[in-house]
Amino acid sequence: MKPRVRFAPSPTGQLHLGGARTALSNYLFTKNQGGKFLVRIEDTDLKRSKKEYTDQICQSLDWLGLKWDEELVYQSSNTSVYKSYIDALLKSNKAYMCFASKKELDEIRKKSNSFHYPGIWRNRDLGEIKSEIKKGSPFTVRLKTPKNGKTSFKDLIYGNISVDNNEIDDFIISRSDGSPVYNFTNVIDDNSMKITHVIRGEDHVSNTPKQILIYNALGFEVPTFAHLPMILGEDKKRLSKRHGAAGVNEYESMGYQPDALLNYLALLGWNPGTAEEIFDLDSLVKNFDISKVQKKSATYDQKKFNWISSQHLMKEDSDIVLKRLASINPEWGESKRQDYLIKLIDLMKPRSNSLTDLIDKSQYFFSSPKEFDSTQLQKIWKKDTVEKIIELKSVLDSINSWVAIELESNFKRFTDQRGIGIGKVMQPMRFIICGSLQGPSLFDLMELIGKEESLKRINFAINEF
RNA sequence: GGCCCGUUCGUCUAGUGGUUAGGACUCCAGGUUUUCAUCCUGGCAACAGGAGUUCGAUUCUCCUACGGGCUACCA
Repeated sequence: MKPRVRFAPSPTGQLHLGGARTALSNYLFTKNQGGKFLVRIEDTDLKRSKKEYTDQICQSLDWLGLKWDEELVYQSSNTSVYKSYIDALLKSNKAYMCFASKKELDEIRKKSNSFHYPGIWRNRDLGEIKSEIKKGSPFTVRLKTPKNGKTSFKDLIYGNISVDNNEIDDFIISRSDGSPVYNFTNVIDDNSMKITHVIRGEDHVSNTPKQILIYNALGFEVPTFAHLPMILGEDKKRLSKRHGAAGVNEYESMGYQPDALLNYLALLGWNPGTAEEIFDLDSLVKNFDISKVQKKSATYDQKKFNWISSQHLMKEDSDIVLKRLASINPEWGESKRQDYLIKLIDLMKPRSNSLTDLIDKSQYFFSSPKEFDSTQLQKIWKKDTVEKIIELKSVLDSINSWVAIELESNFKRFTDQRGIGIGKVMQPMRFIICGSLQGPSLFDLMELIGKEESLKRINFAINEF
C-alpha cells in the first residue's frame, strides 16, 4: 500500500526551520514510495491561530517546492466530527465526564505531590453525574485509560518504545468549553485522512502512547510512527525565534534558494550513506531512507549551510538565478539588459553564497565604485602608477574589439614591452574598476562594463588618486 | 519529582568485538589563479565517565553524569 502522510502545522506562527524539516521528511518519505503528501492546519487553539500564519506557512511550503496532493484540511471545520466521537466514547463508557475544577485539581496536585489526575470522577455513580449536569456544572471529558499493561509502538527511527499504562493518567480529551484537545483531534483526523505514517518531531514521542490509547478506544487502526530528532540552535537550545532567522520566509528574503535550504535540512540528522552532499529535491526523494535518520538532535550550523548554498548557486543556471534575484529584489538590474545580467551572474555566482550576497558584491557592474578603501589604495598605488595607467589608457583607447582576449593580449604586450610585472598594472586597474582588490577576471569585467565605462573609471582615477 | 529518549573531532556525520577511528563544513599552511572565488595538497581536531562481559571494547550490558522531550482544560 502506498503511504499517505501529512504535515500538520498549527498556524500560531510562521513556518520555521523545524517545521520545514518535518514537512520535508514527510515529503521525502512518501514520494520515495510514490505516496501522497497532505497538509492539515491544526487550528483548534482559536486564541492563537491566525489566518495570516496559515497563508504564510502555505506560501513557504510552496516556495520550498513541497506540493501537497489534496486539499488543505482545517481542523476548525471538523468540530462536529470530533464532538460525535467524544459522545460515542462517552456512551460506550470509554470516557467519562469530570466535574473537577482546575483549581480543585491544582490543590490535589500540590498535596499529593503527583502530577497525575487522581481519577476522582472515574467511577462516580450515575445519579451524581446527572445532578451535576442538571446544575449545568462545567465538565471536561477524560479518557478512561487502562490501569495495567503497557502501551508500546515501533518507531521507524527510535525503535521500540514502551510505557507502563499506569504512567498515563486519565487525560482530558474535551475541554470544559466543549472543544477537543490536540491529542484527540490528531487521532480523529489522521484516521479520517487515512494517514499511514505519522512523521513528526521528537517532542511528540511522549504523546504517542496516549494517542494509541485513543486509537484503541475508538477501534481505529494505529498508523506507523516516526519521530524526528530536534534541530538545535548554535547555543544548543531548541531552535526558535531567538536564533535569528528561524522563519523559512526569512531565508527566502535573505537570498537563499529553496533547494539549498532543503538540502541542508535533509542533511541535518540524515545522510545517504555515501559521501555525496549536494542534492536537489528530486535526488533527495530518490535517496531518502528514514531508517538512516539519526536519533540525536542536530545543531544548526550557518557556515555549513552557507557552503551548501554556495554549491547550489554555483551549479544553478544563470537565467534561473536571474529570476530569483528579480523575485527578491525587483529593482535589481533594471538599468541593464538581460544578456548583460546573465553574464554578470555567470561571473558572480561562483563567488557568492546567496542571492543577496551576489547583489551586494555586484555594485560595480552598475555604477562606478563610490568608495575606495584608502589603506588598500596606498598599498597598490605607487608613485609611478599614474604614468603607467595613463600609458595603458592610451593603449586601451586604441582597441577596437573590446573583448576579454583582446584586452588580455594588450595588457600582456604592454607589460612585456616595458619589462614590468603584470601585477603592477593589474592590481591598480582592478582597484580602479571595482573599488576593491578582489573579484572576477579583470578582462571579463572590463569587457562586460564596456569600453566607455572602463575608460571613464580610469580617467576618474587618474585625476583623483 | 516521575516517565521516555539521546551522547564519535567546534559542527554535520561514517564505522567496527581487533581500523593509523574515515569523510564533509569551519580554521590553519602550501600550490594553482593578475586578485578573489573555485580547484588541488597537507595539517589541527572526537569515541562523556566508571564498572562489567571478553584474549581484546568506541562497538555488548549496567551504573553515573550531562543534554533533550513529555508530565497543561497548548499544539
